[in-house]
Amino acid sequence: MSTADRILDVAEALCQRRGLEAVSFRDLAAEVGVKSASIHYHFPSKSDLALALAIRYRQRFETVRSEIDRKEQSAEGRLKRFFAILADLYKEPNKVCLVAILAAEAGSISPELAIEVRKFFADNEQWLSSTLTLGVKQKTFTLSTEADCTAKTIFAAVEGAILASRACADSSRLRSVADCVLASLKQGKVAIG
Amino acid sequence: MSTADRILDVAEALCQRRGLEAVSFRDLAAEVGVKSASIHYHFPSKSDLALALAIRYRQRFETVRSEIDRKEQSAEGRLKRFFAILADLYKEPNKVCLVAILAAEAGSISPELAIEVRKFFADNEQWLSSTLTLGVKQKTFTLSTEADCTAKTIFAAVEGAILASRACADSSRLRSVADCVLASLKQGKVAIG
DNA sequence: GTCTATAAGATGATAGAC
DNA sequence: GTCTATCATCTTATAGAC
Repeated sequence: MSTADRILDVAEALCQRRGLEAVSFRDLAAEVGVKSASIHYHFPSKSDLALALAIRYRQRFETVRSEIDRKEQSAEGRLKRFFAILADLYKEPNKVCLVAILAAEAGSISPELAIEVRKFFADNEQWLSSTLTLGVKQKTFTLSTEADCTAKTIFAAVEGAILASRACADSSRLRSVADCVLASLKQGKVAIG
Repeated sequence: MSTADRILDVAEALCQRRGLEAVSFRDLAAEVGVKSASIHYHFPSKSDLALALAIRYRQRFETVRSEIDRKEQSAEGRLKRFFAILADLYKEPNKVCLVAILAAEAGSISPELAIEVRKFFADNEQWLSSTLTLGVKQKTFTLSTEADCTAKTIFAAVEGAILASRACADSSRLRSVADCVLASLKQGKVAIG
């Protein structure tokens, strides 16, 4: 494993725990086991580091969504799996979605980073929208508003729940959202089995 | 208007725009029109300032909710008004809910501040839960999960939407959430008029 | 690639005059 | 209450040896 990767791993963990602004090159270097000059060798400025962090995070979610689509054909199964993966990722209420952190600090980040954050939201919402539409086609979901609108709402609820989960030290929140959303999408349906 | 109040006003605006960590006593003092030593006179440490900010913000929301309950008797009307006030408060996609910011930086805030953040979530969620229950009683809402669970989901969606609103420079997100939530709560209902 | 050393500036905070 | 002056510390970042 390369030093650059180890730096990104530690930086991601620190950022998710404390926020980007609270991560210093000194702390980061100490935890990686190198000197801060070495961090600068791999990531010249803090903006470079933050951007690399955001890109990697977004791509990881892209992979997760692709895997879900490959393994699961039903829209309901896909949504359930998405929620389950997120719940597992944030089960320890000590860290928060990296992009939620960046979005909160969006007033003081670089333009390139802001684009990356925006893309993260757009990608996830588009996938959710497609999945909802598929669910309607498969006659398992009933939407109360158009798919795009519902998708935005669901993803907002997910991000908000991850944030609240740590703030309230209550790891059940993501499951609450998952339960509520799924029940709402299936409202009016009668169980077959 | 006292200096302390002016400091809080400016600090709140700066914090909502840039994040708490990115607000310095120097910038704050400059914008208020005093020297940083004066800020320290009113708020000895940065923790004191942050705590005062959070308490004031929470109390303001308390007042808003009380006003809504006083003016409006129907649960649906109350919920609509709540969403409308929030949408108006965050219509300029330049600022974010103060508590969302604090929640994102929760890994590096004082214990007292963390309690305040937690209380903000709890208060709003409890009010939402009561309002949902009232709506069921008034036969205007149908819940797909129990009131507490739905309330947590709705508030998570609200906080997430405010965050996404700025990150995506898309002020329609809070309205999306409001539309989707209200439609979902009234699903299966037939309009009377 | 990693280190030592250091620059140049910002930060929270305090002492003491007015 | 507000100021000037100052402190110790931390910050990002760079130059140059190994």
